[in-house]
Amino acid sequence: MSKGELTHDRAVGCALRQASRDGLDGLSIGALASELGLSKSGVFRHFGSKDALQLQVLQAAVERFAEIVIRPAIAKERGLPRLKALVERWLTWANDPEMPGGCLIVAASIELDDRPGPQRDFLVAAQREWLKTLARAVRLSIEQGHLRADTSPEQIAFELEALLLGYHHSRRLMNDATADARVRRAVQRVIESVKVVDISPRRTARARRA
Amino acid sequence: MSKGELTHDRAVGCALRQASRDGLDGLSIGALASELGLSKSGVFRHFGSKDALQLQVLQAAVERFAEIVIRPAIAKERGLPRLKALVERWLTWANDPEMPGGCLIVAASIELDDRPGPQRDFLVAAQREWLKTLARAVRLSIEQGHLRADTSPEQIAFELEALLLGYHHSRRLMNDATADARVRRAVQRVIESVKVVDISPRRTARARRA
DNA sequence: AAAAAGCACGAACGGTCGTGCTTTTTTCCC
DNA sequence: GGGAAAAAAGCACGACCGTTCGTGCTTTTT
Repeated sequence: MSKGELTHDRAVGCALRQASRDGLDGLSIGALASELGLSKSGVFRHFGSKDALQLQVLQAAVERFAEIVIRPAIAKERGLPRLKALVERWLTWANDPEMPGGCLIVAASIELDDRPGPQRDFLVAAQREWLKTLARAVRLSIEQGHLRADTSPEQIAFELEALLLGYHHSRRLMNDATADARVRRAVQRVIESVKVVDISPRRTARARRA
Repeated sequence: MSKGELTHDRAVGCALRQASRDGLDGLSIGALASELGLSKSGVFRHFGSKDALQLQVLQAAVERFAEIVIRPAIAKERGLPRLKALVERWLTWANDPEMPGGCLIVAASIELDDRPGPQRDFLVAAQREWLKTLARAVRLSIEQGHLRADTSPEQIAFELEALLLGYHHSRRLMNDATADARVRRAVQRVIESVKVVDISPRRTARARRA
């Protein structure tokens, strides 16, 4: 990897940290340069425009999200374990030290929600993908017999996503130490409410299917 | 009301609209002035500093929130009707034409979540008050016999707030037309899960207590 | 009618912003 | 090790930022 690419990546990482604190709009090439120990134009050259910088930072965040949240969860067995892992990984993601100002994707969602452009388009696409991933995990949980067949995967995905946003809000703004317990209990309740009804509690759903 | 106060209020209202789109940081005295048809210094004089402007805009938003969401809901009879009204009013609040860029409080929550200062302090206090209001409505629902006695008001408040955030996210960023139905169904499920168990469905909880 | 207060204006300040140039330094390959 | 290519620096630009100041005009108070 050439030195240019190396600096580039270092710049993106630094920008990600900065954007997590001050938002995508708060990103400033000057501040970024001084933190990198480079000149403003030196940094500028790597991106060509501020829009491009923002977009690349967003892309980096989404890639990191896939790596930290999705990949480890996908490794779990399909069904409830994977679904729960997705949630659990998201919670650790929200405390990623690489994003000291909180989840950039959440922040960008608010910033871009009424500002058209490529940044927004990319974010919406990524978010749609994430919701699909959640819904898919729910669907697989149904197929595995963990959840009731009349469950709406999209509805559950919506509710889980909402709880994650609530967690982020409660944890970051309100500094609520109980947020972790709260969100886990809430997720538990959501899942519980669509679990297969089991008349004889001794036999698990899996055992019954066997 | 003097001419000064009148202009002041007009400026705050305009700033609120602007901040709802571009965030508290996106507020610019220059842009505000040109939209008001005033000079920059003329607008500045009304606030004395940008910090003061931001704070006053936040206060205005919170006051409007109380007027649009809380007051009408409080008018409802205590118990489930009031609780549901709080949620329902919040949904209309999120579509308030006075805030075309979405709920300013939500936006500010993300912006200020890691930036200490009077703006953040005020926001946190207001948010705490709102959560208390929600929790209080749950507690009253318990006392009215609508909800189970072992229900945690704070937990339910957390979950409802999360769903409202999820609604905002889904509605604004994702442009999801089904968000309204989704959030209502989710709220319904949360409430249902803590409703008093009623063995004989013919007799309501209220009738049983009588 | 005179004095004071309130209100808004226009100009200008020092800064920072993003963005183009040209020039110098560094890196890499033959 | 020398020379092309890449990377960073240097410099300047126009625009906008929040803020200050001096100056009028208008309304209220004395």
